[in-house]
This record gives sequence, C-alpha cells and structure tokens, in this order.
Amino acid sequence: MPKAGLSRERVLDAALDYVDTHGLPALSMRKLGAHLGVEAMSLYRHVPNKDALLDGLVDRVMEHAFAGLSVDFDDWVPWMRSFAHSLRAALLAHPGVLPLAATRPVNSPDALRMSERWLAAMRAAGLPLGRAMDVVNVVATFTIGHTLAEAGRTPGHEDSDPNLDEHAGDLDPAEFPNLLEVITTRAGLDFDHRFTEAVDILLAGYAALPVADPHVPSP
Amino acid sequence: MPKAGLSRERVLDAALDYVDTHGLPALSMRKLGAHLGVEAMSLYRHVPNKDALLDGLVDRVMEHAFAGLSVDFDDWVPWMRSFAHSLRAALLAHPGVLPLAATRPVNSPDALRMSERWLAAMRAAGLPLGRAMDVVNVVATFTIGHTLAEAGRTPGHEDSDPNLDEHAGDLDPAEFPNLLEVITTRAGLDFDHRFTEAVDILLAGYAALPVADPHVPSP
DNA sequence: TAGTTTTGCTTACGCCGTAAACATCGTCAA
DNA sequence: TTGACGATGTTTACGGCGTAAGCAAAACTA
Repeated sequence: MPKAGLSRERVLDAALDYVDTHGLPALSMRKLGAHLGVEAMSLYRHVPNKDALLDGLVDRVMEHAFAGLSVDFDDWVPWMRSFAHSLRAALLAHPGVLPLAATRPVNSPDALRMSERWLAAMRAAGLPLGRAMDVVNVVATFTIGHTLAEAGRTPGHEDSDPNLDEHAGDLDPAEFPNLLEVITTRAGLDFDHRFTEAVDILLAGYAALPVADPHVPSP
Repeated sequence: MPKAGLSRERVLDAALDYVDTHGLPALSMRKLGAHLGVEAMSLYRHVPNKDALLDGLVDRVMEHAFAGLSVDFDDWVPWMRSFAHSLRAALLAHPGVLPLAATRPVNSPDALRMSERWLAAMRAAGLPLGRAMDVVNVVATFTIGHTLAEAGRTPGHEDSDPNLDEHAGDLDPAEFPNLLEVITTRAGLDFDHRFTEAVDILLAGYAALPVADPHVPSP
C-alpha cells in the first residue's frame, strides 16, 4: 500500500486494479482511496470527478488494445482481423471495464490517431472512405457486443455463468429439446470459435463487395 | 398521476417511462415512487429490489423485440434478418435500457421459448445445432453492440452526439484529413445502411458455409 | 529564508437503497 | 355484526455514496 505521491496515473492504475478484483459496482471513491492508503477527497486533486475517472479506465484499456498493433500495413483484412482479436483480448482482460467501454465513446487522442491511420491505409487499398468507416465500426461494435455476452453478467452479480446452464433443471425436456442438447453437448458455446468465424465472415464479406458505390447518405 | 392500485406491471411501466424521459442514471426508487404518487418503500411490495426492477425493464423491452416476429417460418435467413432489425428497433425505442440489456443475460421464459423455436427451425433447414446457436448469438451480439454505439453515450450524459463531430474543431487538418472528410461528407455515418449491410453480410456468410463440420468443442 | 503552490485531510450536505415496524383497509368466517 | 387476517402503503432510520468548502502541512521557488 504505497502512499507517497499520488498522481493521475497511479489513481487510474489503482482503480483498474480495484475493478479487476472487486468488480465495477464495488468501486467508490472512498474505497479506492482506502486502497491507495489515502482519503477519498485526495483523489479529486488528480481526477475531476468519478465519471472522468471511469473514462480514464476505458482509455487505459483501449491503450492495451492498441499496444500490440502495427501501425504500418498494406493489407487491411489481416490487420482488421488482428485488431478485432486484440480488442477482444484487452476487454476480456478487464471485464469490469467492459460495460463502461460499451457505453462511452472513445475519443482519446490515441484512438483518433489510430482511426486516421487505418482510414488512410484502407483508402490506399482502394476502399471508399465510407466503406472503410463501416468496416472499422462494424468490427468494433461486434467485438464489444460479443465480448459483453462472453464476459457475462455485470461483475457484482458473481452468481453464475453467462450462459444458460443454470436453467438446465427447469427446462422441460419435451418442450426444450434443442436447448437441452446445447447444454449437454456444448455445441455452439465455443466463444473463441464463434468470434473468429464471425469476424472472418464479416471481413470476407466486405472484401467481396464491389469497390464502387461508396454510399454517401443524402444530405 | 393515478395512485390507486400499484402492481408489478404498473411499476415496470412507470419505470420504463421514467427511464425513457429522464435517463437511466436518474432513476431512483424515491423518484419512481414520486412519479407514481407513492412513497419509495411501497414499490418493494411489488418488486424485491432495484436490481430485479432493472431486470424487469430488460424483459419488457425484449418482449417488444419479439412481439412482431412470426413464430413459424421455413427460411431462417429472412427470419434472422427481421429478428435483427426488430431487436434494433426495440432497443432504439428505449435507449436508456440499452446498457442494461447489454450487460444482463436475458433468460426470461419468453426468450427461452423463442430460442427453442428458432433452433428447431434452423435445424430443420439443415443447419447443425452448433451453427444455429452461432448464428443467433452473433446476430444478437452484433445488434446490441451496434445499437450501443448508435444510441451513443449513457443517457445522463446528455451533452453530445455519439459521433465525433464535437472534435471537428480540435483536429489538425494536416494530421487528420480522413477523419475531417468523414465529418464533412458524412460518409460512413449512416447507421441504418451500415447495420443492414453488416447483417446481410453475416447471414450470407453463414448461409454459404458448408453444412458439415458442426464444430463441437473438445470436452 | 520567505512566499507561493501543491498536496492531502476534515467536515458537512443531500442523495441513495432498503430493513423494520406500523397504519390502513378489504375480505370473509363465526 | 363482529373480529381476525392478509395485503397494501407509510414512517422512520441506518449506513454508504459523490463531492463542495475550507484548512493544514509539505515541497518548490525566489
């Protein structure tokens, strides 16, 4: 419990750590202060309010997602694939932050620079600007949606699997034969496989679209 | 402000109404009570606690999503397409509930019955069970992720568009030419188009997969 | 060293969810 | 008719929350 020298960075790190181990709903300024060996109000010297702190957590996780990604590439398809998998990995590493990442738009300078770079690269590869935006946003939103389902209920609800195993006993085998078969065979419950396959389908689909028709909405 | 006869149904309706007009963060038991002309503690006669009330809201919205869907169908592709669009419409109609829908698994009896039915239909159409699960889950998670982005920040943050217009002034035209072009031309910012296209790509992709290889994960 | 700025602490306010005890009232058996 | 009972809604109270305001001490600057 080092207490010397708070800083925005140390506050954010501690908050991320706290959320990872205790869950998002358990995070309060007082408890985070205690976690740092400090009073709650001290945190306000480094963070304007709790909401900004939460935004900071999201930015932090997004940095992790971008960290391993190359910035120069010439084929956008494998790059988008690795973006998707890297984003999913970063989100799964901090599931407590996931609901925040899902509801707060990420407009950190890092994220904007990243966007600019991939838009440039995809246009260079011949994609219309609008299509490049579509691909990026579809991959990102799918990744977030899928990872939300994968990470299951809000932490704090620590009571069960995200899937429907808990209902196995309640299901009338005559009425729900297929759901019960899913539960017993685990068919269709492999998140890795499902995610990988869906991303590949999306990328192949976009790659196969004709290059014309950039679809600019009517003003 | 009718005050006679509370009921779980009336409480949920009022809560949905309150969230729609004031945003999720503004919802408290006291304010909901006041909205119904009643004290906060009265609500606890009809709902065990606030968390269960929130779950009820999600179920409510999901009922809307399922409401217009036919239960008998023989071609799964158009059916899944209409499921996706119907789910999106229901979520967009109650954006305050969206963060809840995204983080709480839906296991209402209605939803389970729905799942059973489409699994049966898709198997009848020749899809392996695991693939049927994959299609449903991919479409649902993508729809939730995309709609979250579309509905923008958490209500209560009423301050801006979900997109990046607000940063237009901060962007150096030399460093961010493509992002600025996005903002001025609106290319790639048409959510309807993007969603429709992505869902079609996903469904066409799954329909084109070979029927064999159901991919059951190793136990 | 004296002054200034930075950092953290103390106190206080109004909100929250909800436990516990109590009041009110419609229903129905005796 | 009466009287007991269950269902409904209210009152009061407790501990926790985010954070505004003012203060004290420590760290840097001159």
